[in-house]
Amino acid sequence: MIKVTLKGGQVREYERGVTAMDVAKSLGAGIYKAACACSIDGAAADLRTPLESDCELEILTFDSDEGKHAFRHTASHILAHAVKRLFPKAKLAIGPAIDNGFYYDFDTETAFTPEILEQIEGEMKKIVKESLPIECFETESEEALAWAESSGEAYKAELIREHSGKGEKISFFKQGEFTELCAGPHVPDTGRIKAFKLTSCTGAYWRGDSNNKMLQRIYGTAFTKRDEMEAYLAAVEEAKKRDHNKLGRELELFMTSDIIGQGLPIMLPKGARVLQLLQRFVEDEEQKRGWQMTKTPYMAKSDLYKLSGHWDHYKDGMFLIGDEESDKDIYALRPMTCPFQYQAYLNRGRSYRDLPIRYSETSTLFRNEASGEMHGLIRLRQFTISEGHSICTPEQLEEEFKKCLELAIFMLKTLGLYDDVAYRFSQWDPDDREKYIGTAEQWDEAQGAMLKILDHLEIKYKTEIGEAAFYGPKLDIQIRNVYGKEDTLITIQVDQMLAEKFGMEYVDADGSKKNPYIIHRTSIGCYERTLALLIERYAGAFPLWIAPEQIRVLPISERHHEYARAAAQRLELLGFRVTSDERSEKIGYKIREAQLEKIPYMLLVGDKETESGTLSVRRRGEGDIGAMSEDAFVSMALKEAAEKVRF
RNA sequence: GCUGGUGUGGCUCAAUGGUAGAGCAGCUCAUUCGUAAUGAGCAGGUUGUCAGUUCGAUUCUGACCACCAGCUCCA
Repeated sequence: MIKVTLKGGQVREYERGVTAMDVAKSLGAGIYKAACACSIDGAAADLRTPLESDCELEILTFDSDEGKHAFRHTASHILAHAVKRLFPKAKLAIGPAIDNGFYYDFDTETAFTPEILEQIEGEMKKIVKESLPIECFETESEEALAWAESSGEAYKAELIREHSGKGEKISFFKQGEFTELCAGPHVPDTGRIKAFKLTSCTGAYWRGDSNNKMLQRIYGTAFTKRDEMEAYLAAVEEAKKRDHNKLGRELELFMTSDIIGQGLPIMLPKGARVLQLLQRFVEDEEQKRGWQMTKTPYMAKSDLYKLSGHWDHYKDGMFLIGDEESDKDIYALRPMTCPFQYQAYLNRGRSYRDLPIRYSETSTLFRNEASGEMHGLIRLRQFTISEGHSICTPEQLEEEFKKCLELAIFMLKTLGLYDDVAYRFSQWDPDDREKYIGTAEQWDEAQGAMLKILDHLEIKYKTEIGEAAFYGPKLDIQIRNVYGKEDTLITIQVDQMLAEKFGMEYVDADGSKKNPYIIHRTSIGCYERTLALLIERYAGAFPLWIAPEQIRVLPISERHHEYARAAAQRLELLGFRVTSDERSEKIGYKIREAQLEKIPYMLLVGDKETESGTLSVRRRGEGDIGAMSEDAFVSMALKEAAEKVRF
């Protein structure tokens, strides 16, 4: 007999070799029916795992992450099972559970269309209805390989081969006639997957490598209860309404034109206004914090990029001017600002007393991104970044890094995006030396310095291997769009390689010449991308301080337009952005529904107001908030505008 | 770049191998002292582009372009 300590401290005795599933059964039908996986001594495990000694056991349901994972992983098996029934020739690749659902990759001749997806869904329903028990068994790797090869599962065979020779057993899960190589965990039977939906079908490279064959990936989601799934799907649809790419066009913030080309949006007056407000705010704040603005050229001879190493790494991604064969000098539009600002540093000799030198620039960059990469205002071929480089001594590195981070955090808080971001420590991949310059020692040093800084600052981050820049490690500040896709909003990088390449030096206190450290940083990121995330964060209803149109003043009849115009002019003199469109002074002029709800304030002027010297105020989202004096309105609005820096 | 999808007036959508309609938005006039309306009228589309098939293409075929989701990439 063994002692099993359950959640809550209760201890029960069971026969040695009892499975977690049996324990769940003994606890009651309710918990058994809800069981998706278990945790044995803190480690997630399959319910079929035999318990061989005293342990702590927790039955995990769909309410836990591990439980959801097991549940959805089983759903992915049912998907693969259904595909195998309908398309026996389809080869199986992999099919894990992911955040909010699952996917499965197949290699198949037939292209999966939405109609076929419906068919597959129908077959999955049958498999669920059959309530097939899911069994688990293990084999030696040779036997597993023989199975994979005889059944034509080339991808499974490749996976098994990687494990063969290590003496590891290979585990399988079987439901009905369908057997799948898998580590689990899974729920007890297929009948439990009550609610599921296949959501999309796309291509995906085998093992995530674009040199490999592209497989067909089917995405889906699954829940224990139908209404939970409906609520989830409705929430996804709701989130899509905030999609900057749709809303930003609807609200006339930006547009694109076929005849201009991909990744080259036109910022319309309202969008341009928001960018202008952001830029003024950012440049002023940077200057207050000791950053000096530079203005550097939009292009340079290829020599500059050859020196920096960008030519080797990113030549294909640059817009070249001139013909390499016939022209003596090839120019390229700048894809980054770094080497330009380095030239500013090199303008004269520098002493340790000059450092740190902080250069900033609102810098428009050009990158010839591959055609499939462009997306809304998130990925563009021309964009403007709040760029900056702090050139400092090793001793100053930590303090400078901290200042860069503080500036970024200040910006994020001001924009109201701080709660939506996550930190990522992007390191190099020592196994992919092609991608990076410098020696392992240099990388260890730079990453070590950065690690120390992050720990001192108590930053909670996720480490990501292979995400570093070619010249140094990065602290990336990540944000998710309405589809849940993650992108880098802000990045701060530690670089000890490029100063040497460019011959940047300073004379230290002891009279010796040294290479400085360079911190590459952005304070607010790319303006276009930041705008995109602001649109999504606020569903287009920008906070007052950044709203392109803050106040619209309307007369109740045309007789009152003189009063309305005077009120508008007074508010404009106070610095508010008031609509000056004369047509809006006409009663009956309609503002498009979508835009109407985005304007923070609307003021109505009629006789009552004119006589009493008040304004009828209508606030976004609240409707009529009553009459108030102009002074009271102004003080309220000013207070609201200043909210941006109250945190 | 790859896989799949989409492309009809500003927006949402309809229709057809015989050169296109609706609602909303827009414009004009009239009306209007209360929260973006009412009435009357008008205008707006070489159906993404270019080729091909056809007596005839917006509809069928192909190429290209753009947009969307995903993969890969992202200095």
